[in-house]
Amino acid sequence: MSKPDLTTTRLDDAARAGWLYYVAGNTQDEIAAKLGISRQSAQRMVSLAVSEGLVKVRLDHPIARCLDLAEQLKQRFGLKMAEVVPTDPGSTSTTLGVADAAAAEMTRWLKSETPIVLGIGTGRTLKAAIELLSPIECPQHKVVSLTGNIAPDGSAAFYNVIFNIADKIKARSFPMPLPVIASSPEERELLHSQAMIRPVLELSAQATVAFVGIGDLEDDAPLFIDGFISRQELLALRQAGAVCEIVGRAFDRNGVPIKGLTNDRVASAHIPSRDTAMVIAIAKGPKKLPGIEAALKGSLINGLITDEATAEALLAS
Amino acid sequence: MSKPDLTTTRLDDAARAGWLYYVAGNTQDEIAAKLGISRQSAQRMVSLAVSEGLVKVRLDHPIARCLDLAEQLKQRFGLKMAEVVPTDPGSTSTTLGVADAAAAEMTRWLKSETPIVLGIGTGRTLKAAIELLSPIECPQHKVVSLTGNIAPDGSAAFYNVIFNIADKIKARSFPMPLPVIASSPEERELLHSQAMIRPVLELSAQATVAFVGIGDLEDDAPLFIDGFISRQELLALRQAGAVCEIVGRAFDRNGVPIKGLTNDRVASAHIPSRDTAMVIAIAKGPKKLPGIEAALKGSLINGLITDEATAEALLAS
DNA sequence: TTGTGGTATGGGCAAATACTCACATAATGG
DNA sequence: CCATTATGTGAGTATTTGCCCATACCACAA
Repeated sequence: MSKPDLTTTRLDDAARAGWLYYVAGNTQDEIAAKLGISRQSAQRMVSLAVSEGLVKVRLDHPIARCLDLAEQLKQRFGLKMAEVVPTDPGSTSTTLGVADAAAAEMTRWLKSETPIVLGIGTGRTLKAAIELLSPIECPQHKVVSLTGNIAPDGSAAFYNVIFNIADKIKARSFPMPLPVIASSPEERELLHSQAMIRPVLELSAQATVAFVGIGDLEDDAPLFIDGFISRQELLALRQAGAVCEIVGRAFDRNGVPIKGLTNDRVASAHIPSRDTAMVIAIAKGPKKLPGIEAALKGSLINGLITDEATAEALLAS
Repeated sequence: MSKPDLTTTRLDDAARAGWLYYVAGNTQDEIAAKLGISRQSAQRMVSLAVSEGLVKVRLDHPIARCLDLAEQLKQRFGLKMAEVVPTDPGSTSTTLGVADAAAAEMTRWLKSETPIVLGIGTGRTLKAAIELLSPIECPQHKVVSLTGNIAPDGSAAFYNVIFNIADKIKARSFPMPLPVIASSPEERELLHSQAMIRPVLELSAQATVAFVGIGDLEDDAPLFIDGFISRQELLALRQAGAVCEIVGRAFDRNGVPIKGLTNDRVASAHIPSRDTAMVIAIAKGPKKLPGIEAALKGSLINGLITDEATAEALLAS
């Protein structure tokens, strides 16, 4: 050994220390003794091995992949929160897994001691999530609906879940006794100016956290199936470039609201500001993919709960 | 939601905790907060993930000294493959390190698209290696046992690992439903001529690669400890110059098979030909030194996975 | 209903580890 | 030659972790 390359030998020592630590399971004291250096130096060697990337940790479990994807989603789309659940390849359910995850996430928020305002959108996924929610007493919180709860035939909109959740969590609830889509822009203004409604709208704007679904606008769009819009209106929206709707409001592929059409009559509250609130979308599946992409592009949301396959598709594009 | 498999969800949680700890670099406190459990539980989850083998650490650094030794081993003994792992001076484990390396080497072979026949010997080291093997789907390969899997008392031989590995890699497995050592040469012939056994023996001769352990013949020889041979037989073998055994067959210090004695009754397949197969021995430690030397001298193997100290000793002689 | 055995939980504490700082030494540059 | 700066070292300290133990919990049997 004439002139040993210092970097090499240093890394060699680091690798050796790392090996003794991680593979052989020695403590740093033991390593220090074996290599004839001080414990502090041993510690430095080990942490050098880590910081130089010599030590690779891999988890042999499907969950690890989900967590990886969640991290990537957060990075890529600037989300504050992301959760990816495993995809069950055999299932076509649009709620399996994500509903549980959403319920868990809600519970985390609800456990807070300090009062929060919880905004709630609508949809099948959200309904499934609420059903999975464990009852929890939280009278300190308020839960406010972001959408009207009156179906076109005057009945209660089935997928409006404000009452279900309020019941489960024993919190004060603020429903919106409105149709989801008014018959005209003027009617919407009239309704919104009502004394009963205004405070609800104001409250919704102050939401701490909101959970929303993302609806597709294909031929069996929930908005159409549930009778809130006509086939003509659906087609018109698509014509105008709409790919999804959130709380009834339609957006194009860049997450920009469609101008005119039904959007002029949507009686829902606006999605709370992403600056002041966590807006968490719950959506998975190929059908919702364009919608999720739009929501991400337009920064309509800053949280997402989805599944593995969908996360992969989002990251692939 | 029927009744979810508890073990699965527990491992899921463990994997999640392990991921947060090792990949995301959270402290146990942070994990506890995120998962909504106590720190102690988080700690338990993490250590469960470790003990269940979910967490794999790999050191991505060729320690110069080990590489050097490996190269020398290859040169000196005409090996096609050699791997040297660092030695932990304080540890007496005979598997530490080499088992990891063996698992990695197996994985390299198993990743092959073209079907291979993988021969598997027996022993503690091999068992440890298989346990560290990450599950990998390779239905294209076949894995064949080189030794019988029936212990003298009729139970399954504990260190016969054919089932373990077949399970991990989802490949077709060919066990040998035989005692390791027959009661007489005649019985061996009889067994070997059975319709069930012959194809397995033939397959083992076609192995692409075989992993074998090397057993010493000291007073606590594995062959004796596990009850395959009596003390008298052990002593007789030593008397005849035997220094080691591979798949149950005893060899002298030059790697020449012992004539007669238990060797006449060993029901194992022969070690595959070094001309057509890679035969990789996994062995380290002073006790195995004469055995490894014998295997090298007799060209019984053309691959070796060992540790630094053993490699040095081999090269010193 | 009560008891009982096995299992999970959380508190507390000692050990192990990470971090900070002051200092020594060596290389660099004027 | 000295000053300056980078680099490594050891000591002290705060944080983190591993483990034991008492307790709570649960299922099941009497």
